[in-house]
Amino acid sequence: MPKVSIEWVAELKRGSIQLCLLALLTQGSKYGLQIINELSEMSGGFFDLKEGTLYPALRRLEERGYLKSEWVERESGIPRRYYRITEKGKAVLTEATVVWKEMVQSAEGILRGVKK
Amino acid sequence: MPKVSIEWVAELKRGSIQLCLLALLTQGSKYGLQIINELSEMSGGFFDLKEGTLYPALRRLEERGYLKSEWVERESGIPRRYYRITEKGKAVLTEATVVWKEMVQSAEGILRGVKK
DNA sequence: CTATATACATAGTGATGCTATGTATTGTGC
DNA sequence: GCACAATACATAGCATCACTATGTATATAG
Repeated sequence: MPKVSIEWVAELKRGSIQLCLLALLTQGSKYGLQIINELSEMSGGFFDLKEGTLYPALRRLEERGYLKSEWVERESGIPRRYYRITEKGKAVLTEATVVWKEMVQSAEGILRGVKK
Repeated sequence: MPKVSIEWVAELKRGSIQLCLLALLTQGSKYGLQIINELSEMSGGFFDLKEGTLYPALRRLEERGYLKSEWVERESGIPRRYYRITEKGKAVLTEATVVWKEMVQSAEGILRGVKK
């Protein structure tokens, strides 16, 4: 059994990460490293985002008006930037979820036809 | 109900297309436009590849040794280039399918937690 | 002989996940 | 107190890949 290792794992995640970020933030406002940890936990380590992936993604989502962020000072510790989803973000999440399910169904239909 | 339209549909498909191409070609060797038509049919129009998407994708898969292609002359009509999956391609398909399912499960777990 | 369909091909663009690195503050062990 | 790690956010640069647009060639229909 040859070990092959696909090169395009990163490509498989593309787009889904934005979907997961919006979905996670419907649970309440969260800050960067918290998002990384919770996504990793909830996915059994599959979505293990690096800061270089997360922060640009959050920026994009905020630029599009899907998120709002604000700095929160603390008694002790470095200030944190909290992100929360907007109404527009919720609408887009609903829409994107539909498209995502279409994609999954389509791909599963094709994978079902695989001949060994 | 505001109409929003997500921008990143193309990103959602990324990676999945390569998976679907390999999966489809386990059914036998096929040529370009045939692949486009069959994928579109099997996915209810979701995977509606343009030539500019398909041919580079096939090239990449062939460069990596997952496909082999050959020209087939015909009695009448333009010659066609047929693609078939290699043993290496089948191994990668198996591996990629596992990763793909991990991704779907992970994302679904996160989507399940969505609060309206 | 023009128009349309078939068939493959590539150049260029844009989106985005990843690696690597940077900055600043806070907390901890000695 | 001082070095070192941990926390927290940030950005530059790269590679991948789906899409648009366009091009080439052959075949078929009227």
